[in-house]
Parts: sequence; structure tokens; C-alpha cells
Amino acid sequence: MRIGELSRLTGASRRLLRYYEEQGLIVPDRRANGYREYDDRYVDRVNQIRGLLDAGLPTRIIKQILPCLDKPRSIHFPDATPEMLALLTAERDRLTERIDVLIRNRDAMSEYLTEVAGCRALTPGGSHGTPNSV
Amino acid sequence: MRIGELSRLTGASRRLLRYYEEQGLIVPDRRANGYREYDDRYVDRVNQIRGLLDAGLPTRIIKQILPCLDKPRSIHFPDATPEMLALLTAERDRLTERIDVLIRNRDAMSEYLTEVAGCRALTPGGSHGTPNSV
DNA sequence: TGAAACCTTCACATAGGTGTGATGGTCAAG
DNA sequence: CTTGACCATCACACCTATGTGAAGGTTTCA
Repeated sequence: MRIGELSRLTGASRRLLRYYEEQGLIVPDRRANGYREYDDRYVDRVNQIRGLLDAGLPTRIIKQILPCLDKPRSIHFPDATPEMLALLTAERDRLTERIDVLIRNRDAMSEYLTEVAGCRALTPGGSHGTPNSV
Repeated sequence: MRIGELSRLTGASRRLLRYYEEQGLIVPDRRANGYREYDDRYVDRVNQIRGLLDAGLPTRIIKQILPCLDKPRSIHFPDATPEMLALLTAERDRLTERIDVLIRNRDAMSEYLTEVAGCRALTPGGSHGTPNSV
């Protein structure tokens, strides 16, 4: 498929797909006329990239760990230098810490919402104009 | 305490502390001479801000939800407009999604590392710089 | 043949968090 | 007083992920 199609399938703008390529995250083939040609697996790949970006990892890091997370990697993980493994381990641990922080914050939000909901239940009075009792 | 101390305690640069203030996330008192005066609770507060920022929330949103997560909030959560609650709920859900993505990626990394470790165990030949056995 | 829809590259712009330096005030110790 | 450590404000700079537009080639369809 060409870039427009992939853009539609992934939600990433064409610009962004070119950017990911520029950053070395994806390496599409080229047709004779210069058009980029993407095979189907790029859909998953791009989604994964976006997930990692959204997770706060910079492209520089994603570029390095992505080969490890490749689709049906099961059997043929060939290139695993010790540095690679160290990096991956470190990033995984960082990710875990980050996850913990997020969970704590999420739980604090939930807790607050629960409390407010409980409070709400006790004050049947209309909500809007009157700030809310308590 | 003054800004330098808080900076030391939180790891946030002075610049950043002023930035958070500029964004309305913290509102320290001022001494007669203009110096910012922070009370102890700002340490937790700043840490929480950094956690949320790291979580990908923009200051604009943090500013809004922070009052809800305030420390001993237990009893006196006074100002909870419906919009506020909706925003908080939405952000919490976004956060949950984000957490899920992170967990999936983290698990993929762990899985890969486990596989490689298993593979390693089978090839006793010291690889490169004798990384570190398993 | 020409218009529409797609593609290319290049380059400048923006937004958010953060670094850094200039310039100057405050305060405590020698 | 002066020195040094702290503080203040202001402003310019950076990085990274993105948007956007210009100028031009290709393909498709009428």
C-alpha cells in the first residue's frame, strides 16, 4: 500500500509516517517512481510505534528496542548484543517505574471520584447552581 | 524553605519550579524581599506534578485535577463542579488506557528478554565480552 | 488534454517542557 | 565595605513530535 492508505489505517498523518521513516523507525520499499510502498505488517508496526511514543519513549530509544519486539519474533531473534539487552532491560525497568507512578495517580483520581460519588449520594439536592454541599 | 532547598528536595530545577508556578500549579508565598517561600507540603506536591507530567498530562490539565488529589483531602473536597468531575473521569480513563499500552509493551520486552535468556542458557559458548551469565 | 488525487522533497512553524545566561537585588560572614 | 551564596525577572534557545504549505512529479479517469 502507499502512504495515504497506511495513514488511513493507522491514523498517523502522512507527515508523521515520513517522520518515523526519517528517524529510522520504519523503512518502506520504494516503487520505481519513488513512491513509498508499505506491506501490511506496517500497520501493526506503526501502531506499536505510536503506543511507545505515547508511553513517553523517544524515537531514538524506540528505534533500538523495536527490532526486539518485532511481530512473529518467536524463533529468530538473531541480533542481541549485550548492550542491546542492557538497554532493553533498563528501559523496561524505567517503564515499570513509570507505570507505577501512573497507577498511583490513577488510583488517587478514582479514590477521589468514589468519595465524591459517595458524598453525592447523601445530598439528593440538585447539583448544578448550588456548588454542592459539604 | 526557599526555592533552592525545594529544588534539592524534589530534583526539579529552580527554573522548573518557577515554571510550574507560572502555570499555576503551585502558588508559594512571598517573603518581604520577594523570595518565594515554600512550606513542606510542596515537596509532595511537586513530586506529584512531576509524576503527572511524566504521565503525559499537560500542565493545563494538571492544574485542574490537582486540587482534587490534594494531600489530606479526605473530608473537605469542596469544589467539585460537574465539569470538573467529568474532566477527572475522562483523564482517569485516558490514563488507564495509557497504562494498558505501557503494560503491554513492557510485557513484550520482558517476554523477549526471557526468551533470549533461555536461548543464552543453551549456548554455553561465551559470547562476546562474557556479558554475564544469564 | 486536462483535472483530480495521489505522491515526492524541502522548509519553516508551533507547542510544551526545560536549559541557560544576563542583569540586578538581598543577606550573612569576614 | 566586600565577597559569595542565594534570590528575582526576563528573554532567548533547544528538543521532539507534529502541522502546514510550497513547488513539482505521477497516475487515473473523463
